[in-house]
Amino acid sequence: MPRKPLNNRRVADVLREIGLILQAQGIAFKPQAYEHAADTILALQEDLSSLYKMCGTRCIDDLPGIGPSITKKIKELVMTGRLAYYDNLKRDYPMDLLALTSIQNVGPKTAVRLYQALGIKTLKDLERAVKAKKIHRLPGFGRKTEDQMLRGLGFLREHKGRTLLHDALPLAEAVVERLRQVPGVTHCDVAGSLRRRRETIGDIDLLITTSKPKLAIQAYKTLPQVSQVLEEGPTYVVVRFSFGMNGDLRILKPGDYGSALVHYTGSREHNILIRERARKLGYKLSEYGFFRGNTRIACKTEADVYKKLKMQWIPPEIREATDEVSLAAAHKIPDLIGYDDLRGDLQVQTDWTDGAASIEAMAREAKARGLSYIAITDHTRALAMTGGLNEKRLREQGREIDRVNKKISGLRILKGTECDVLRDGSLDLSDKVLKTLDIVCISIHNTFQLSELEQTERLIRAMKNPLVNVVFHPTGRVVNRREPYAIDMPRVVRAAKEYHVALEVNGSDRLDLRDLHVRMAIEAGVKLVIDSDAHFIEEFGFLPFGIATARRGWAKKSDVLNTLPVASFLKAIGKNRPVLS
DNA sequence: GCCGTTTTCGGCCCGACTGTTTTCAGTCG
Repeated sequence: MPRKPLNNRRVADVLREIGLILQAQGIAFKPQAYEHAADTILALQEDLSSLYKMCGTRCIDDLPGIGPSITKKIKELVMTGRLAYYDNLKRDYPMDLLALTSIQNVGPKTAVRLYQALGIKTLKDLERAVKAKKIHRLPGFGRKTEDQMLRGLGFLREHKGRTLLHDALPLAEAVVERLRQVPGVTHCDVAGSLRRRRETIGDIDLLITTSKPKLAIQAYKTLPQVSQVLEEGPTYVVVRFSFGMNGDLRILKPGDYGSALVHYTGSREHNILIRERARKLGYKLSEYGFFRGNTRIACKTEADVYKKLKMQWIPPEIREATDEVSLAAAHKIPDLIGYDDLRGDLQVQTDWTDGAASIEAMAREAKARGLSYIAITDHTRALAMTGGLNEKRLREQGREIDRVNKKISGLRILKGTECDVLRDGSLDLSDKVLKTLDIVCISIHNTFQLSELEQTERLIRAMKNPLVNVVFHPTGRVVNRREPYAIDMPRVVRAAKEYHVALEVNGSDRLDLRDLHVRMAIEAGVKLVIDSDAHFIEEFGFLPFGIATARRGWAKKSDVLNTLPVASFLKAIGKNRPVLS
C-alpha cells in the first residue's frame, strides 16, 4: 500500500483511515486531527507532490490543521508512495474502513467487530454476510441493524463514483480559467452534467476552440491539478485530476462549437428530444455538427442551434427532458432566477454555536460579497453538540447583533434562529423568545427514523406555529451521504402554502430542497428562500449552488423571497409580528 | 495531533437516539 497513484485524494484517504483506526482503538482527539487534515488536503487545489517539490515541507506545515507530525507523514507518502505508520496499523486492521463506515450507522468500532467475528473486510464481504443473514446472529446486533445495513448498501451502490457538485465545480472553473489564458484559445467551457449543475458529477467535460491545438493540449496535460494522462489523441485528452476525477478535453472547430456545446452538455434525453425536432425541421443534429442533408451548417453558438430549431435558448440547468423542449418551442421558458439576484442570506451560523467566525466577521464577508442583509441563525439547545443557544444566550446574542449593526453600514443583520423541531413537533424555544426575533427558521436534526406519517405530522405541527417563517433543509438529506428522512413532501408543500411558511433551498452539500421539490413547491405557489448555511466565511460561496438547484427546479426571481430588499423581505415573511426596519 | 488576543500546555462539541440490551455501546449531528 498504496499501489494506486498517489494523488491528493489518496493521501487524504490514508489520513482519514488512520483517524478511523485510532477511533476504533478508542483514542481521543487524535482521530479528529487526522480527519481535519484529510479535509484540508481534499480542499487543496494544487497537487500535493507539486507543492512539495516547489517548497518542501514548509508549504504543507502551513496548511490549516496540519502540524509537524502529519507533515512528516505526508512527506513520506509523497516521497516513497508508502507510509510505515499506516502499513503497521493496517496489519491489525486490514479491512476497508473507509468503505465500510460510509454506510450509515456503521462506524469504525462496528466495522472492526464485523471483521473479528466474520472476517468482513470489504463491502462485498458485508453484502454477502447481510444476504446470508449472518449479521443478526452476532451478539449486540439484531434484525433491524441487518436491515439498516442492507439499505445502506443499496444507497451506496446508487451513488458510487459520483463527485459532489461543490467539489467538482471549483476545480473545473480553475482549469477553464487557466486554459482561457493559453495563446490561441478562443473558447473554453465546461459542458456535461457539471454545466447543468447536477448535484453529483461523473467526469468533467471541457470543450475548447483554438488555433494552436498542440499548445492547448500541452497546457492541459501539465496543469498543476492533473496527476495522470490517461488517453490522448490529436483533438482530445483524458486526464486524471489529483482530486480524483477524470477530465475530458475536446478541441473543436469554431463552426461546430455551438452544436458541440449542446451535444456535450446533454442531458442525453434532452438531446434525443431536440434531435427529433431537428429531424422534423429537415435538419440533422449530432455530436459531429448541424447538417441539412450532407451540408454542414455552421453554428458558432448554442443560440444559433436553438434558433435554427425555432426554439428559445434553454438554460443548461433545465435540459433534463421534462417539458423544456415543448415549452421552448412555444417560447414559454420563464426567466429563471439569476446568479446575481440574491440580496440576503438567511442561514448563517457563527461561533456562538458551531460556526467558525464571529457575527461581525460573517457580516463583513457577506457585505464584501455584495449581500445587503443576513440572518444569524445559530442552533438551539436541543442540538447540544453545537452548544445550541438557550433563551438567555439568544437574548445576549441579540445584543451583540445590535452592537454590530451599529458598527457596520450597508448591511442589515437580522436576528434569527435555526430552532430545533423536537420529536413531538413542538419547538425548542418558547414563543415568548421567538417573538423577539426578526425571522424564525426551524429544522429537524434528530429522530430521523420516524415513519413518514409521524415525521410529516411532526414537521407540519411545527409549521403551524404562526411565528415560524421558514423550514430549513426540509428533507434532511445530504447529497451522497445521507438519505432524506421519510416525509410526505406534497403534504409539506401544501402545509407551507396554507400556513404561509417559506421552504429553504440549502446551498451546502445538502442541496435541500432538491430540484424536483423546488418545482413542486413553485407550482403550488409556495415561496422559497435560498441560503448558504455558511459556518465559515468561505461558505457564502455555497449560495450559487443553491441558486443552481433553484434554477434546476425552474425557480424565477419572484419565487425567491431573499431576492427582495430587506424591508420588502420582512414584510413578505411577516405574519403576526410587527414589521421592523 | 493540532492549536494559540483564554498560547507552548491544556484544551479539544457532548447529549440524544437507536438497537440492543436489562444498563449501555456506538453513531450521529
